[in-house]
Amino acid sequence: MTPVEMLTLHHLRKTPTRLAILKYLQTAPFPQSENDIHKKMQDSYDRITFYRTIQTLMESGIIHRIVADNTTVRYALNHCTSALNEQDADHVHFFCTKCGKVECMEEVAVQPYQLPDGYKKEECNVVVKGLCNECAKKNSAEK
Amino acid sequence: MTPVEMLTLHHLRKTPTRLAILKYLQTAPFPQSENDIHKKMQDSYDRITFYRTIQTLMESGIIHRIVADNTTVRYALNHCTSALNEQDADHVHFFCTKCGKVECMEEVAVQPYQLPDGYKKEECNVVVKGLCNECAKKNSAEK
DNA sequence: TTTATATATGAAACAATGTTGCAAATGTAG
DNA sequence: CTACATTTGCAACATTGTTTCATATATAAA
Repeated sequence: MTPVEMLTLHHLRKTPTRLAILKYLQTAPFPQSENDIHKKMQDSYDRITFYRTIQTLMESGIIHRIVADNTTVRYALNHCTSALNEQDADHVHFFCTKCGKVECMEEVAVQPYQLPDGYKKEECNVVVKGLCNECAKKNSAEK
Repeated sequence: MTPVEMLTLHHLRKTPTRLAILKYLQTAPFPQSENDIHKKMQDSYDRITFYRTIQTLMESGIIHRIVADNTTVRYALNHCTSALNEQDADHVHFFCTKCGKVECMEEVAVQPYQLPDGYKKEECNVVVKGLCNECAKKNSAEK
C-alpha cells in the first residue's frame, strides 16, 4: 500500500509531513527514531508537527510506537498497513543494547497473558533486550 | 530485608538518599514514579542525586525500572531483595490506561521467547495495558 | 475551477526528563 | 579519629513532550 493509499483509507488528509514520514518508514529496514526522521526530513521538519502527526497516525493504526527503554523510542509502520484491513498481530520487539537498533520480530508472536480477575486487557508490549546477530558476532570475534 | 541490609549486602554506602528511596519503595503498594518519590522526600530531594541513586540501585539489582509508556516510568524493589540471593523471575507489568497505576504482577511469569539464530537474549520486559480491577469496575458501573 | 471551511501547521513558550563536570561534603575502613 | 574514596548537590545543558493560537492548506462542494 502506498502512503497516499494509507491516508485515504483512514480518511486523513494527505499532508507533506504525513507523506514524508510514511514514505521514510516504508523504506526503513527497522523502526526509526524521531531523530532519524528529523535528519531525513531536514528543513521541512518541525517537532510539534511531528508529534501531532505521530499521534494521528498511531490513532488510525497506521504506525506504532516502540518504547524500548526510558530513553529509546522508535516508530514503525503497522504490518496491516500493507495487508489491508488485517489486524496486526502483537509481535515481540527486540532492542540491541550494544548498537541501539530496534527490530519488529513479526515472526515472534506475543503470548496471551492471563491477568487476575477484574482486569481488562487492551494491549501487550514485549521488548526483549540483548545483542542483535551482528553485535553478537562482533562480540565473539573480539575475544 | 531492611534497606540497610540491602545496601550492606551489595557493599553500598548507607547514604540518606538511598535509604529514603528504599524505605519508601518498601512500603509502597505499587511501583512509584520519580515524582512520587520527590514528594515523599520533599526538601531532601535532589534530582541529580535521585538519578544517580536509581542507577546504582538498578546496577546492584536491588530495584528495577518499569517503562510502561514513553512518558510513564516507575521504580520498584526487586523481589529477590526480600528473599536473599534469589534471582527475580521476570514478571509481567500492568499499566492502567485510566488511572495510570503500574503493578508488578509477580504471579504472571514472562514467557521465554525464542529469538532468531545469532541473537543473544539478556532481558525481557512485558507491559500489559488495560484497565485495572478498580477502573474496570467503575467503568461498568457508569454505563 | 473556484470557494468555503474544517483541518493541519508552525511559532512561542513551557514542562518534564535525563546527563555531565566539578568542588564540597560524607560514609567507612583502618 | 583520620584518610580518602565515594557520594552529593549545584550549574549548565540536552532531549523529549505539550499547549495555545494565529496562519496556511487540503479537500469537499458549488
